[in-house]
Amino acid sequence: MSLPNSKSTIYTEIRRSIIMGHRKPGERFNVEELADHYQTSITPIRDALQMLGQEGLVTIKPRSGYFVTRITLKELRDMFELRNILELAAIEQAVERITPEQLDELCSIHAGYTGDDEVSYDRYTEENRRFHYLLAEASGNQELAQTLGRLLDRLARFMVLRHAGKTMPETHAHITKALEEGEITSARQALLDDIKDTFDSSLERILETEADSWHLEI
Amino acid sequence: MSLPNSKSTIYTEIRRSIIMGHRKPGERFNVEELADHYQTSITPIRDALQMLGQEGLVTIKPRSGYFVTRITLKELRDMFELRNILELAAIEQAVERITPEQLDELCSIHAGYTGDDEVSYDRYTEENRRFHYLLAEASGNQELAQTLGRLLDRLARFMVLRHAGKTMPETHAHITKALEEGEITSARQALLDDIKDTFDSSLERILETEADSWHLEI
DNA sequence: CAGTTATAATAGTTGATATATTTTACTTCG
DNA sequence: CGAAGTAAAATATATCAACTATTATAACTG
Repeated sequence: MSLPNSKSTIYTEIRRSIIMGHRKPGERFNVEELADHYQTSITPIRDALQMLGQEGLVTIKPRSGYFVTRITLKELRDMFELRNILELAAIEQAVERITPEQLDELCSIHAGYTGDDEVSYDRYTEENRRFHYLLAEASGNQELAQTLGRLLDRLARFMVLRHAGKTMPETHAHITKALEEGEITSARQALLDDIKDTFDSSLERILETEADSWHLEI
Repeated sequence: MSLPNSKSTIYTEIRRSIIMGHRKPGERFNVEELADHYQTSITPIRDALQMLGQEGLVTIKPRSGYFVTRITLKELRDMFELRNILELAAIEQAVERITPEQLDELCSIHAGYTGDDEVSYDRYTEENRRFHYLLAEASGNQELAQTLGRLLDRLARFMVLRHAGKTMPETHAHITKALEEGEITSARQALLDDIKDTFDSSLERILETEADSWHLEI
């Protein structure tokens, strides 16, 4: 490649691979291998990993290595609790400030949703992130939206929404409708339910298949 | 220096210089000068500035330069609004979960506070950050605390608390007392007032002395 | 005076070297 | 014979200084 800003390309791709769950927690990054793969030197790789480290997706052990960040159950709970706080605050302001264009956008996100087949998981994960991020943007507070966005990215790889995937478009439609009609109580409740479903779904899957790679001490 | 991890030393120092307001918004970083000052090559300097870029304290214009991030009035408002959201959520949980040790720590922060003389501003800024960060930690949610911590760091350089400085220790004592006695309504209100004071104080000072270096378009 | 080109300044990239950590093998003691 | 501690080799990251590409500035021309 050797393109200008190859760093940002690499950053985006590695980031995506973590978020999408294509790399397991604790997994080590082979810097040389990555440099080889991207046909570049180690500097852009280091830059990208440093950025991801700052973001919390990569854990850096100085002079030792770069690893996909592990999290504990406590951290997972805290992150979902923070999601509740941020999203509830967002929807409360969104109900007053959301524009017709934003409502349209929320509606059209799941337009072509087909079902819960294996191949659509990645797309589904992205659509879910997009919905909740747009919701936060509709609050009019860009700081709030970006903070939530970063949180969602750190959570994404743990959200394996096999079961929730079936009902999600309806749930989102419900939230959108309540928002459109200004029914804040209904919107709040639907949002809380949606987040709770995601948490349960994540936890279930994790305990079932990945317990060994997890720190469950708490 | 040439010490191992010189990067993190440099990162910490540059970060502090921005947070403390010793560098003005828009100011350019001279990478070569910094490398000379720290008796190192440009690599650790670049690493540190990249990290600060990711954090939002430094703005990177590729192939052009590194600058102290400017913010708009809208961004400042959004950040303070987000502060309200995070800190209210924190105090609501802290009132139920705070430990006696944490209460003691909150009390002792301003122990040796002497007045509003010039030299104590830096110390005051740090004590204020410390108080609000500990408040968030008392919620028991570490994610919440860290998110607030990052926000406070981005805000710190705009908080010139000349006037608020006089009344701040009392305000904080008031919040701590309400928290101790479980009076959530009183605690909430005192906290909101404290944040509002800080916002007003910041805005006043900014409009008075630094309007030209600010983007006021909104 | 505007648009264009040339020059200077600056960050990004590279590959080699230095340095810290981790692993492994060996030695010694229980 | 096994376990523990130590030393040395291997592995990977951090740092360095030179090189390259881009951007900004200044001079020049129509």
